[in-house]
Amino acid sequence: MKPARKDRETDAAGTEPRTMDDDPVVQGILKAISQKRLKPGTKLGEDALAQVFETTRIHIRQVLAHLVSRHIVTHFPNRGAFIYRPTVQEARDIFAARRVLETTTVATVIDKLDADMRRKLKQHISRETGHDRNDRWASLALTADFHILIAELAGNSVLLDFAKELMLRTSLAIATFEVPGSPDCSPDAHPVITDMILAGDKAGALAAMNRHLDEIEHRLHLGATAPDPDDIVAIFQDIGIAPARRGVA
Amino acid sequence: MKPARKDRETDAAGTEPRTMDDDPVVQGILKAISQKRLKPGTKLGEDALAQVFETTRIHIRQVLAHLVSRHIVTHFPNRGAFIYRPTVQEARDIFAARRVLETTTVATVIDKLDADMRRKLKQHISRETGHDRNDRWASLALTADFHILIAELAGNSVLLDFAKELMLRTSLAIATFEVPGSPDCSPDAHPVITDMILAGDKAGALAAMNRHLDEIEHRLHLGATAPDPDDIVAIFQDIGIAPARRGVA
DNA sequence: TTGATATAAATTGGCGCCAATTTAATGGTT
DNA sequence: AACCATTAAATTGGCGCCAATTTATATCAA
Repeated sequence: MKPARKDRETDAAGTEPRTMDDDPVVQGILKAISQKRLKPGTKLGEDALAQVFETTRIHIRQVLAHLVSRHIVTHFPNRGAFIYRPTVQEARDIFAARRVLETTTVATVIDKLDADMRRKLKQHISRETGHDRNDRWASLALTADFHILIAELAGNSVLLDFAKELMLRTSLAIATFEVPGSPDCSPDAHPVITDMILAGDKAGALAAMNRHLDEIEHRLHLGATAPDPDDIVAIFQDIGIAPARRGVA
Repeated sequence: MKPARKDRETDAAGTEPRTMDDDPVVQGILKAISQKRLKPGTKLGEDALAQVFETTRIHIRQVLAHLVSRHIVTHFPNRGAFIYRPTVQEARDIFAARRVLETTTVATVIDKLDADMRRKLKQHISRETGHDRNDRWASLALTADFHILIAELAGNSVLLDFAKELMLRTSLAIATFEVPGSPDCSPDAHPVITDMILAGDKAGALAAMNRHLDEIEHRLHLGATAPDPDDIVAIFQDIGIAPARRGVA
């Protein structure tokens, strides 16, 4: 009698499973989002992307479907895919979720801190402080990497995935609600948190991380006003110009 | 001059965005997984699914791609899609993540408890205790709904999404590592937690939730042994039958 | 000019076909 | 009888084509 293969995959004989996360097109789009080159509301045309990345339209289609599943892109039937624009409530939820996850990862890192983790933390901070300050795009990528690194060091693959998704969605929230021209976060927040982690000061590190997230969130326009960038009335109201009546110069 | 539409979607004129989560095929597969009718490792053939759900193969393909993005299904090139089988480490990470998220949601629910939330909690418990005990499949779906309900009541859409994903992945972890025939969790765990929530006993509720999750996790075979169901040697070793040498009856 | 209407262009959605690969079946060999 | 090579069947992967819908352009009336 034969071993009876049933409905299961064979014993690791075939090729490895394929994820969409290591796809160059996906990485390219995600990197562009985290660097705020791609802003919420931007249309992602299939032909355009296929031409830019030099692939087929079917490949682009799969990539967009994946990004829709990851809440990075919205899909309107017969109209196409657009970079997702979070709502005000969703932006608040994202930051609340980050507070939960990142305080946990920070605490975990402090608990199981070893020489290798110390080295990686110091190495990242040196890169973050020592890089070219004028290169705004590299700068944005590095600040996101700090939070990702902490999640990596915590050693929980599930929480790491969540952290990565939250960092992306934070980028979308910032790009949607930021007041134009303000920096994303103070330049010394990450070194402060890192020092407290390295010192084993758990309470201090947690407080610093919470303050850091509060600071980022409070820099945004999360009032009750509609955040639609196409709403020019709200835009000029923000600057202090009330809508004039008909016929008035 | 024209309003210059630029690269943004129009002002809510078109159709609503389309998510994959309300797709009947997706819901059907997820429900089958949470009820443990679909076990990890099962092959999801495209033609087979298309015939079962009476749709096209392209639709099934999109559904499978979505489930791959959600870590519910693995995709082997040229071989097809299979229900994902978590590793031992991943199962532990899932439970650790659940402890983080669910203690948070429980605490939040207690903080903002109102009459409507009390009613929904009581209603669920009455359904969970009063349903037909022999209907094992309805039972499994209800126990998952309890944790989802708490996440809903917490009011954070992001954490709710995470909770839903974790419940699915927990089902996969249980189906992969459970000792066959044991119940998923003790029948009075949810009423106990609910009572403490309704009483406003935050410390007690958190402790009870942690104990509940510990209980579920410790019911699993998360030792160092390889969990491959196709490894019949390990299976019989678990029962106490050592592999015989060649030629022995 | 402003607004609405009709026509044309562009984009997405979906179906069918066929190549590439894997899996099952067949037959021969030790 | 077990094992290996070969052949046949089945399944997935991908490309092209065309219908459906949306978006842009042109035309005309107020």
